[in-house]
Amino acid sequence: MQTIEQHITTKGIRVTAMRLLIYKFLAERSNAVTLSDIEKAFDKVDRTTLYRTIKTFEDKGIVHQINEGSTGTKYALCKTNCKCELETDLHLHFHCNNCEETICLTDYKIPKVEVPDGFIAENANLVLKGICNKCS
Amino acid sequence: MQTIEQHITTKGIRVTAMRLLIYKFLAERSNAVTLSDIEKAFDKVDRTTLYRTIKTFEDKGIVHQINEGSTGTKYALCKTNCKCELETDLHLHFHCNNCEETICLTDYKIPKVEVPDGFIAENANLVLKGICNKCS
DNA sequence: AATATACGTGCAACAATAGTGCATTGGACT
DNA sequence: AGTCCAATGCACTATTGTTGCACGTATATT
Ligand SMILES: [Mn+2]
Ligand SMILES: [Mn+2]
Ligand SMILES: [Zn+2]
Ligand SMILES: [Zn+2]
Repeated sequence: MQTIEQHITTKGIRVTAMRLLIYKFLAERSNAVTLSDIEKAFDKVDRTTLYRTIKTFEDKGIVHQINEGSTGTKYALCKTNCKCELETDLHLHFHCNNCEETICLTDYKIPKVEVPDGFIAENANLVLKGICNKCS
Repeated sequence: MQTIEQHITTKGIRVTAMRLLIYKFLAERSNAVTLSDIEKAFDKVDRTTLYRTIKTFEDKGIVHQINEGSTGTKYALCKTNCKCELETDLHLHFHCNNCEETICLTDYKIPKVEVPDGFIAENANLVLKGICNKCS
């Protein structure tokens, strides 16, 4: 088990106070969050820094993004060892129409699907919508 | 085979010049489009009207929306007889990372997936990303 | 240790998208 | 023709995404 600092370092970026804060914020919750969610949590943080931090995290494979129709992209921490690869890492996301939370179902992988000739799929996003366990 | 006017009417909304125009625009292309795409196509149309027309279309099951990560929701016409239902109508969408087009793969249905106990899935969105047939 | 360099952060500004309120238009119906 | 309600257009606001630049701080070089 590696520390957060080690995890960030092995992904090839520097550890900063800001990055640790945002990382820990993401690690504390099991739901995907928007930039606004993070912004509201720390009122000292500048939106731009947040935006760029998340972008760096995404580029380096520390977080993955989820688009479920509401305005504003959501983000969640990747599991350790996640490479965001189609066959192995990509999992379902569930969006509750009642509480509006978006949950990573990391143990539920996206099934392999066929695509027409000539199409090459490299990535996939499967979002289910309905009622979550807490709201049902 | 019913006319566009009949189709709109049976969905429970009135036929107007604006709605016919937008419907035909969507019917002409096989790709999903953003509101901006439609706006650019007719320079006379007001954005608000467009926004509300698409929203009406969506509420009445005339179009479905696709979110693939780029800013701006995309929309595409539903097939006749589509009820946007999970088991029967929901199909894959393919987003090409090269040409940025988003294509309805209406013949490729979303496979049935398991969800954890307590979750109830009513709807699903599966977007594949990669290289389309024209770009490969 | 001192200096040079690269990187991260904050501020300001801008751009694109989403949404609301209200006055006006226009079609359906009597 | 007159009533009624839905559809449209205009003006404005809100939210999210994005860039440029200046400054400070960490890292590398000497
Ligand atoms: Mn996830
Ligand atoms: Mn479609
Ligand atoms: Zn819920
Ligand atoms: Zn393409």
